[in-house]
This record gives sequence, structure tokens and C-alpha cells, in this order.
Amino acid sequence: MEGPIGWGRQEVDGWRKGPWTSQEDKLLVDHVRQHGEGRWNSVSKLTGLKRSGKSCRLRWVNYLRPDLKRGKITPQEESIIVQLHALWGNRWSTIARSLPGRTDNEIKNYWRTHFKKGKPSKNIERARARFLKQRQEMQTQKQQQLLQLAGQVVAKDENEDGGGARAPGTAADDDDDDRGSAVVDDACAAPAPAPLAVAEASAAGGGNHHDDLIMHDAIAMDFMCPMSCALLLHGAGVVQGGGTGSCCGSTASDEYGSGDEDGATWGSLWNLDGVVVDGAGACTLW
DNA sequence: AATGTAGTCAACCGCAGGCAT
DNA sequence: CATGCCTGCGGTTGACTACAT
Repeated sequence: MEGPIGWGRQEVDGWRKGPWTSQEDKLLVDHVRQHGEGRWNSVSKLTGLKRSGKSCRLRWVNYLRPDLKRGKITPQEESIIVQLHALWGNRWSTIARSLPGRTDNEIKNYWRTHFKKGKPSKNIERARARFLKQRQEMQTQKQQQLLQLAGQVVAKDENEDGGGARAPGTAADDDDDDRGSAVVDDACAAPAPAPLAVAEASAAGGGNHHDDLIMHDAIAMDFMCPMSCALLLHGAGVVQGGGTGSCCGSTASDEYGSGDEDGATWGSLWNLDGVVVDGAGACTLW
């Protein structure tokens, strides 16, 4: 950082650093009111503030923006953060877009405080346990469905030409070690749209929905198709156009999933490598 | 009551990507 | 096409506060 100097009211290269004063805040707020956001480097020239554009932007985004939500992260928001972190990893700004009024910095701090040291809160532990349980149930359910389906296909084939019956485990085989491809493939045939409203309503500060509901819906949906869930959560504005969804790789698992007591690390619940999301939010495999 | 430790928050830095020239 | 500037992002740090001993 600044070496031994620390955060006094020092100036470096003519720029003030350290905590902002109320006068500086006022200058910045007035400036943004007049000129809007952006062009941060011109703020100092126009206002006389001895702050770099970077510093001005940060102060505005993290502290002065009028739509910021103050106060503690709610359990609902916490659940969403967990979900989205599992989905996106450390893409704090992306996660923040799904939590109106919260900044990436806030979420980042929250995550580091609560989860970085491998000591998740009770709420998170419950959410995680529920997630894992639900995942297991859904996998079982899916396997049964596939077996049923396979049985029907076999019966049909036998009826039609009596040959060419495949091994029933073709698709289900993926489930053992690959939580991404088979699941996504399956789910994207019918992505569920409902949780968007739930997540957004809670994130918007309503807090009226029980967190169980949030987790249930979010988990179910994420499990079915994480990418589409995220796209829905983010609205039309955020589209991972044609990109690969390798979101659950190193960072997430490194930070949280070290305690692999149950074999499935929290941060690597989904491996989306190889998943492509098109503009409409439909996932495909390549 | 004093001290140590952990948690929280605000701000900084370096880097990367996008865009204009 | 190359270069430089601006903006945004993620990681890190230091000050402050709350809690425990």
C-alpha cells in the first residue's frame, strides 16, 4: 500500500488519500448530480477535489450512491450471495448486480469475513446442508426418471424392431463425477423462471419471504441450470454471450471448499466448463 | 479496567479490457 | 494496427470497533 505512511491525510503526487471528509463528499455528490456518473478523471478539475478519478469513483460507488442499501446483509441476501458465489466464484461485481443496493466491495468484505476463514455462519451451514440434501434428492430422482425413460425406450424399441437397445445408464453415468454437463444438459430443456421474482423481491429489501423459500427456489433452479438462473437474476443486461461458464473453478473452491468433509466442495458444486450460454439464456454443450 | 484478538468497513493498488485517437 | 487513456474489477491493507480474557 502506502508503505509505512498509512492513511493519514497525506498527499501523493498532488492527490489526497485516506478517509473522505464530508466536504469532499458534498463536492462529489454535487458534481455527480450535475454531470452524472462517469468521466471521473475530470472531477478533480471541475470540482477542485484533490482526489484521483479512481478514488472519486470508488467513493461514489461504494458510499455515496443514493440507492445504496445500508445495514447488515440479510439472511435472504446471504443466501443469494452463497448461491451466486457458488455460481460465479469471486466475481463480486456480477454478484452485486443481483443484489440491488449492495456494492461489490460490501459483498466481497462480507464473504471474506464470513467464509474466507472456513467458518460459515449457522445460516450458511443450514443452507449448504439443504443444498446438498436437495441435490442428492434430485440426482436420485433424475436417475429414476432416466431409468424409467430408458425402460420405456427399450420397451418401445423392442416393440418396434426388437433390437438396438442401449445400456440404460448412458446419460446417468455422468452424474457420478460430473455435476455440470448432464445436469445442465437436462435442465436446459426446461429452465424454470420463477425464482427470479423471489430473489429480486428479497434482494430489493422486502425481506418478507422466508429464507427457506429463497433457498428452496434458488437451489432448485440453480441446480437445474445455474447459468440460466444467473441470467435471469441479472436480467437482460448481463449475458455471458457465448462465453464458457467456468465459474466454479479455483477461487471458489480454494476459499471455501477446503473443508471437504462430504466430498463435494461447496465452491465446486458445479463445473460448468464446456457450457455455452447463448443470448437467450439457453445453455448448450459444445 | 486493561489488554488482546477478531470482525467489520472503507479505501488503496495493480491489472485488464474497452474505446478513442 | 498501435498506443494511450479511462473505467471497472478483484485483491489487499489499515483503521476502527466489538468482544473476550
